[in-house]
Amino acid sequence: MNSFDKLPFEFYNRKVTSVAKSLLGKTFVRKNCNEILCGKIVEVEAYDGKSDEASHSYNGATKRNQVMFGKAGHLYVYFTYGMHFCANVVTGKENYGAAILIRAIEPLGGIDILSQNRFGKKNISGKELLNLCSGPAKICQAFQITRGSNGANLCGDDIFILDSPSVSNNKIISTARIGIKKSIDLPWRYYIKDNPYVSKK
DNA sequence: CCACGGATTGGCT
DNA sequence: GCCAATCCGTGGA
Repeated sequence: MNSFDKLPFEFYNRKVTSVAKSLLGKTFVRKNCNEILCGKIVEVEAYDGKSDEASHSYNGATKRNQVMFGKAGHLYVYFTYGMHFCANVVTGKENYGAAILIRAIEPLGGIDILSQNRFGKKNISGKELLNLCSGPAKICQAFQITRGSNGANLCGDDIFILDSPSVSNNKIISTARIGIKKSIDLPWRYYIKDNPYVSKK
């Protein structure tokens, strides 16, 4: 696999924590209305189908979470807190129910449009740039990912992830996940050390 | 800097 | 009816 090729199905069809760590540094891309929006994935969280009470899939498939039980390499988008969307990458075997929440992205391309979507203006300050995609719902707002993207195939042409140089293990920080109340002991949040675009130290 | 609470829909018990 | 894999503004130290 060459750098900057689209990540194939086999990349996603592995254990969720392995995929989560190897997603760091990869390039998330959205093609939309002839515009290309992209950025580097700098923070993720793994949610496992088994023995992870915090996972949406823990209690089995429902109408809402069915994409998590589908094939790996698809996007699971959910709506929460009455106003936010969050995007996840489905991993592992079909019917298993694992996914990775994309928590932070370092903006690289289409920054004017990302800014317009998030802040309603093109010219933003350095502080606003750091705040552009530093959170799962911020990413969805900037990249305009809503329920219409739920179930999107990441091996397709709309939303996909490009292979990019891997992040070495000594640059990957592992911590407890954020904003959950169950299984808070699992250290399945991963982010790139010293990257200023992560949501929280 | 930190802590807290409000916004606001929909999924599931 | 309860409360959520969040974000933002406010108010105090």
